[in-house]
Order: sequence, then structure tokens, then C-alpha cells
Amino acid sequence: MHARRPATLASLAAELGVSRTTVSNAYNRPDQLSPELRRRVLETARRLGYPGPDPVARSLRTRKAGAVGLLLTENLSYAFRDPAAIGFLEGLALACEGAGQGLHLVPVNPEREDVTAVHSAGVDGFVVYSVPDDDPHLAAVLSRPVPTVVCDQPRVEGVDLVGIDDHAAIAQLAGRLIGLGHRNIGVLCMRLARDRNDGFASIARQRTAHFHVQRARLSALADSFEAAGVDWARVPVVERFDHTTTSGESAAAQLLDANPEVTALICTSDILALGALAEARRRGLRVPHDLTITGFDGIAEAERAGLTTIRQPVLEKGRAAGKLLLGAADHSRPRQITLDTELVLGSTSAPPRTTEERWFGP
Amino acid sequence: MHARRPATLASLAAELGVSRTTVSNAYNRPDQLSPELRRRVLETARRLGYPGPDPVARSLRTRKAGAVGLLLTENLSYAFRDPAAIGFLEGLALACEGAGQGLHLVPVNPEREDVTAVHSAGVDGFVVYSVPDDDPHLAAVLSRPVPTVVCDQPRVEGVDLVGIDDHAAIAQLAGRLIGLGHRNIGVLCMRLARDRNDGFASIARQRTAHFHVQRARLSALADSFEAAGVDWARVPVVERFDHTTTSGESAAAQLLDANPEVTALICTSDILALGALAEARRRGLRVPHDLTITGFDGIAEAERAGLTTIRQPVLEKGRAAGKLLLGAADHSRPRQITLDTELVLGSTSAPPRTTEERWFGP
DNA sequence: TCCTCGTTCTGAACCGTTACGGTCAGCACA
DNA sequence: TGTGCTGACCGTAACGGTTCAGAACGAGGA
Repeated sequence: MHARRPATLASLAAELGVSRTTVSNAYNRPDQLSPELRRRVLETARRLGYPGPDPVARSLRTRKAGAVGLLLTENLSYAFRDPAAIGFLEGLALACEGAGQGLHLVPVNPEREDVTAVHSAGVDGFVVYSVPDDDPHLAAVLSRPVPTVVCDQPRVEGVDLVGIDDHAAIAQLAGRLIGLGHRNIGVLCMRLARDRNDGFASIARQRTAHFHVQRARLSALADSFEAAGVDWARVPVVERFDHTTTSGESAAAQLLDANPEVTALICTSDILALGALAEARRRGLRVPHDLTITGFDGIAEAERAGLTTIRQPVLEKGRAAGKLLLGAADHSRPRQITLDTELVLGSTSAPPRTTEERWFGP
Repeated sequence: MHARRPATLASLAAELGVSRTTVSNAYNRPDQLSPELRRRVLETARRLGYPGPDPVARSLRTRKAGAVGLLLTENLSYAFRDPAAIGFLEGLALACEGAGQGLHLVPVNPEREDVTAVHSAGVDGFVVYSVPDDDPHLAAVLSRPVPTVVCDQPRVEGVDLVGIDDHAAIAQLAGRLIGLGHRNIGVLCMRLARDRNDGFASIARQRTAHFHVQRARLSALADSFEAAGVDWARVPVVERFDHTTTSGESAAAQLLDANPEVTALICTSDILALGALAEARRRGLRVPHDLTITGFDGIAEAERAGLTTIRQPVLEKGRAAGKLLLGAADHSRPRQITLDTELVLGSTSAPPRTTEERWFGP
């Protein structure tokens, strides 16, 4: 059926004895030619197996690709593994399908510097989801002459941003724990930079973290607990490069081994917190009686586990990012959208046991 | 920084006083020009804010887009809502990132006939995930001169396919239920055609279903139960257009209202089965004592719920589809991959209560 | 000295389409 | 009979690259 060399608009025009413009119009502007001729064009197209104008050639000419690019920190497949990312993507997909735009997931490897995938994505704009501020892929995106919206991080001068108030959100959580009486805390956080550092994170590393979100959460915790009389320099912070429950387990184990006195484990994501819960269970620690554990994100699994956490509107973030990018609004000055978060009081937080209880039982 | 009119390869060449070929080579074939000149080219590019060759123009010339298109039955955002679809996508994403290919999600609306999104996707090939055999989008995909792989359904002459043996898989499950003694069964199934029919599905509708997978599962059930002496014409089959747990609940309610005598509810997906479980719970029916419920897919939620189901390797399906499309293998003759399934015996299946038990308690 | 060869760069064709500014016939109207 | 308008179609010039066959030139070998 298919000719050896696939039919083109030009070959169709030649076959019909009309100009290419006319064939093009048959597809794109039916009112520009007589119904009869249009019928003949489409009919001949079918006969020759011409599938309609080539999308790439059209994109070149019209300067529209009909798709939005998505860049994320992780391997492409990670997008389908992390519930928070999935929620974000669903929201973004909603915005895209509403505008008839495709969603082009850019295949990047966070441990490589190769940015060709960014350069070869035929898209009309980019959404960048939670990448480090020194990510070369981000730089590649920004160098392209298309609009860009960043979600969560980093904050870049002159670039639209959708996010939450990380500082305020986690300060609220910290306030709660302080109110309960916790002073011996430990923190489990996600990667702070592009280099892998699975272990304790020094204050210097915390302060210079290339992930703005993690930096903000840590500094908010530091502020809150310092204000409550805690010496932040003595608060153990364990970092994990991979964002999985397994990481949460090993991080919790590492922290509890080194600091058995902690009464509360604050995790900067629900995934890590779920891992910590598993580790606590393995150690025979009763949560929250022996140990308080908190998360961040508000994913469904966390809710099922009764985790005390901060719920953030992940789907709404995706939708907002999409709308910002695709909306008719003016791109002249950078816009910033901050969505609301909510403290979810689950069953994994309680006042700390007293020292006596720790030694002699409740 | 950006010039009013963005720099192009030609403007860069003019600025440097070299040919466009040379600039092109600076990016694509570094060995074709002196290191010194190449340095100057890249340096000037940076100065002029030239982001490198335009991906669309390059695609036009090289006839490669560097992306794989994905077409699915549902709204784009559905891909992130159904766990089975998510698993499939993760597998597909793994294959894509392995080959450095992007993943272009095509925005379609299953209730509309508009196929322009398919025609305007700049991709090197398509993966089609579980669509009806008369889907106009599928026709549009097949008309395009790019390789295509179908996952699950439909089977199209001459097109690569990745799937499972639906007939054998569900026959195994049916055999199990028959062995347990079930003869009064009911079936909850997903949509059988593109038109919405939320209610009982006649035999005619079952036989002419446009979704091969559902058709195969129903016919396998019919064969198995007919062989066990059950008159399939009397077996209630309830269909739902939307694939959600809510649909499962209402479908179960509708079926149990009309046929309170059924002892087993066979669902063609875990999602529907989870809904049925919820409905059974609401009615005070004990599962499996009062009612056996089975699913299909083997998603994580089902495992947690202890559902008796058929586990199919969703991630592997995605990966296989991607490999088939991207692999160097010859596309000369159609290939077919059938993956293994496994019967998972959960805690939602048991022998039926006797009639006496039904009336007088256990 | 002449020929060959490799390196470095160029010119022109081509990828398939759409935007833009026409042309031209036919018709109504004064 | 000339004028202006409209509907239907066309020609050309991009769009921004890549590719391929050579040209120009200096170096090395016989």
C-alpha cells in the first residue's frame, strides 16, 4: 500500500495537477478551496496513502510543536515511581490535554552531564520539576528560546515559578513537635546536591545545598528549634541520594544507631518517613510512643499509614504549572504561584517519653 | 541577552565568516574541523545566545524526532491514575531512557473523533496501549509511516504486539472457582466498546466487544463455566465505562441487587474488584465467606487487600513494547511477545456458602 | 618534481511544509 | 463599458538545519 517513497504534499499536488498551497489548504483551511476540489484532494491522498502533512515539517514552518517538555531531576522512569511526582504529572497532563498539547518527557540521567536530550526535544515550552540550581539540564532548558516554568525549585531570576512556602509549612510542623516537648530530634532528608552523599550532612552542606526546597526546610527547622533552645549543630541530619523507602529505612537505622536518644524523626518526604516507620517497627520501637515520625507531601500511602505530615497539593501544582505555561497570559514579567499546604495530624506523633519511661517502661 | 530575532546557524556562520556546514559540524562532527575553529564557533555561539541547532529543523532533515509517541484509550491524565497504566509507563520509560529517546504522550479524548493530535506528534514511532479495535486514533497512527507496537489490544494484522494470554489466564482463575464449587457467578467488566453502556451487557454485546482483551476474558469465562454446566446466558455481566473503584462499587451494587444469589464476583480488573470489595463491605457481606471476589492485574493495592487475582507483569510489558519499537531488530515481519501471568491466591476466595448457610447462618 | 593523501572547509541541494502576496475569471452594478 | 469585488487558486520564499561531493592546500613519499 505504502509507496516505496512515502507520498508528500508536493507529490500529491503533482498527481492532482494543483499547487502545494492548495493541498495544504485542503487540510488546514477548507474554506480556501472549493468543496469539490477538497474532496478530490483527500480522496487522492487516501489512494496514495498520504497520511496528511508531516508534523515535523509543519512544526518547523509554523514554529509550533504542539507539545510541552518536562524535565525532572531523576531518571525518566522515576516519574512513575514516586507518588508525589505521579500526582504532579497527572495535574500537568490535565492542563496539557485541556490545551490539546502533548507532553514530552525528556530522558535525562541525573548523574550525567549530557544535555543533548534537552536540545533535541521539539517542544513549545518546558516545565522543570524540582531540579538542583546547578543542574546543567536546567541551563540547557533556559538557553532555549521557549517559555519555561519551574516547579518547586530552583528559583531562577526572571523565570515563572510554582511552589509552596516550604519554610512556613515545616515551621508549623516544627512548632507542633516543640509544643509536644520534643528537643532531641533527628532529621532525614533527600539529596542536597548532585553528588552522592549517603550519610550525615554537615551544617556547611546543609547551608550550601543546591536543592532550594531541602535547604529551606532544613533552615526552617534550624530556626524553629534554635528558638526553642536546641543547638542545631548537635542535631543529626542524615541525607540520602536515592528517594525510596529503602533509603528511608537505612537512613533511620544510621541515625538511630548513632543517636539513640532522639525522640522524634523529622523526614523531609513521606517516602523517607514510610521507610523510617518500617525501620522503627523492625527495631521494636512503638510509634508514636517510643518515637515520633513525621513526613512531608501528603501522599496516599502516608495517609493510610496515619503519618503526621504536611499535605501539599501536588496535582494542583502540576495543573498550575501547565496553565502558567500554556495560558494566554503575558510572559513579559515573571509570575509566581504559591499554593497552600496543610498540617495533617496523624497517629505517628506524640509527646516524647520521659527519660524515666525510657529506662523503666511506661 | 537574547537578540530580538534569535540567532540561527546561518547568522552564526555569517558572523564568523564561515559556512553553515562548518557551524553544523562544530556541533555534530567535531572531527571535521580544527579544534581552534570549533572553539571559536562555540564561543561565538555563547556570546550570541545561540542555543545550538534547532531540534525541529534537525528532525526534519534527519527524519528522526528522538521520541516515541504513546497513545492510550483514555484521557492523557488517566495514565497517571491507573496503577496498571503507571506500571506500564514506568517500563516504557525505562526502555526509552535506555535508548535516549523521549516519551511523547499524545493528548486524546476517547469520546471524541479528533485525531489531529496523532497527526501532529513529531515522533519516530508509536506505542499503542490498550485501545478498541475501531479507535480512529489507532487508524491515524497506523496511517503514519512509522513503526508501531501495540500493547494488549487490539491485534492488528502485521503490527507488533505485546500482551498476555488472556484466555488462559482467566481460565485458570475460573477453574479455581469452579473447583471451589461456585456455579452462581456474576461478572464485572470494563467498557466493551466506545459507546458508554453502564449496565448489563448482553451476550451479543459481549461477543462483539471492540476491546479484544475484555472479549477474550469473557469468552474464556463462558467456555469454562459452560463446561462446568453453567448456562452462560443466565450469568449477569455488568459493564462500566469508567475504570475507577467507584465504578466497581456501583457495578457490584447493580449486580447484587439484581442477582442476590451469586456467590462469586469475577472482575476483569483489580480496580473494579477493589470497588466491589468496598460495596460488599457496605452491605455487610463477609468476603470470602459470603461472597468471593476476584480481580485481574495484580496491582499493589490488590496485593495489600489480599485480593485473589491474576498478576500480569505490567512493567515488563512496557519495557518489552519499548524494546520492540526501539530495538535494532528487523521490522520486516510482525513480532509477537506473550508474557507470563500468575494466579495469586488471596484471601477473597473460598467455597460458596450452601443454601442453608445462606438462610440460617454458618 | 610530481603524485597522492589527509585535513579543513565550502556550495548547493534537500527535508516537507506553510505564510504571504499575488493573479485571474466571473459577476453585479452604475 | 468600465469598475470593484469575491472566490478560487498559485508561485515564491522562507523555516533552520544536514548532507555530500568536491575545492584548496600543505605534507609526505617515490
